[in-house]
Amino acid sequence: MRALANAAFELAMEQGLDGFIVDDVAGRAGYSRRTFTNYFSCKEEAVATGASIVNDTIEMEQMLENLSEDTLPIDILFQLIKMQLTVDYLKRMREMALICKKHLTMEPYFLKVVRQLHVDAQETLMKLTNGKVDEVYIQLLVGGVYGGMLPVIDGSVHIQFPDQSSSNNTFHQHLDKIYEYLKNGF
Amino acid sequence: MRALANAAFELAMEQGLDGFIVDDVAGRAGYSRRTFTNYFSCKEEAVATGASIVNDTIEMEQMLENLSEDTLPIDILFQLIKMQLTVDYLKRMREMALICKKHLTMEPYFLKVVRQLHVDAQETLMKLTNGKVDEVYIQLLVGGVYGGMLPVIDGSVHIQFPDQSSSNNTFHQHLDKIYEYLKNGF
DNA sequence: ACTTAAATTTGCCTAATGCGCAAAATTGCT
DNA sequence: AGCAATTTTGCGCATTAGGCAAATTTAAGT
Repeated sequence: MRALANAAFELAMEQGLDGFIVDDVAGRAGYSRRTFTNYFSCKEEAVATGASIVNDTIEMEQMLENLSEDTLPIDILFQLIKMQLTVDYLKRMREMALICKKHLTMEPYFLKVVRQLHVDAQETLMKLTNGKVDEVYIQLLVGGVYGGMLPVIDGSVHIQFPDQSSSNNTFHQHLDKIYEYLKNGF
Repeated sequence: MRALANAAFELAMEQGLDGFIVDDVAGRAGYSRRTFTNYFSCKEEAVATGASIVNDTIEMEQMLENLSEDTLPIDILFQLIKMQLTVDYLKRMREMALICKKHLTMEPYFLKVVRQLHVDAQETLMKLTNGKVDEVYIQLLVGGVYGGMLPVIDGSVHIQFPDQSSSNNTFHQHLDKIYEYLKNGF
């Protein structure tokens, strides 16, 4: 299934959404068309899935070790975000955003992927705070962060990606700005 | 086109997504199937569109009149929200959320409609503040509010809808809660 | 009212899609 | 190896997406 999604994403980047059909995806991944439809309802869904990465929950557990008892939810969240939205991930999202601009049918599936990020972060944060924090609080917090990240993800806010060597990167500056506003109120 | 969307939404409520085909939608709306595909890429998109309501920008102008110079963006936004998310609108969204639970293929199109609300509010707020406010600020603010509203919209948070007679309604209480958090920080 | 240009709708056609069903292949377990 | 559970596949068919050109409707000018 991962193979199918990857194949779809690659084909979309190489040929554009109209440049291939489901058979091509299945073929490249080494499966039959029927298997493709077992997992995806359309090309678009497969492409979007291919652009996203599954974050295993192991990272979450790694994080737990570094947490002191009184770390604020907002700080936990921002640590999470930084683990989740790696440079690689953002680049993939950008690729997808590009495809979206050309093919309107992609947009809903793009949104679905971003939404999944959102939901994952929310659930993880719930677990990490262990039910001690109001659920609405968490919903709002995560909603705010992802609402602010969306323009970054889809490229409508231009962000210089950090590479390992450069010390000043605007991506983290943007994150800091989000942090400030959410922390101190509007 | 509105007629097609409405027909699709009604059919989805009456028969469920699997209970009809595109021809039925076109037929009920009095158009041909070919015309349907001129406007929608699939049933789902039509249904989602039918569930949403176009807000003309007249309301925005109405609002402008009531605004004093120094009204805070967050207060403008909450007035906007209250105009946009009427009880009727929320009920339609709930209907759609219900359909979503049964038919996973609807979800991306549901998200698209909600996203549109989000974008509309953002653009309106930009106009109303007339470029005097940082764009990131607005993105975050609107993102926070809609992130917090999403669980309400899709019904995962149970909310008693206000009717005209009841004075205490939990929907507005929820809005107030969102307001507090965003205003005062996390 | 009449004419003409622009926009919308439609029919026709064909490649592509979605999915139920049952058979075949693969995997996992003992 | 033997057997159960899961995954993959082929077949078939109703449905769908969209290019193209004709037909119809709408809007505008005179």
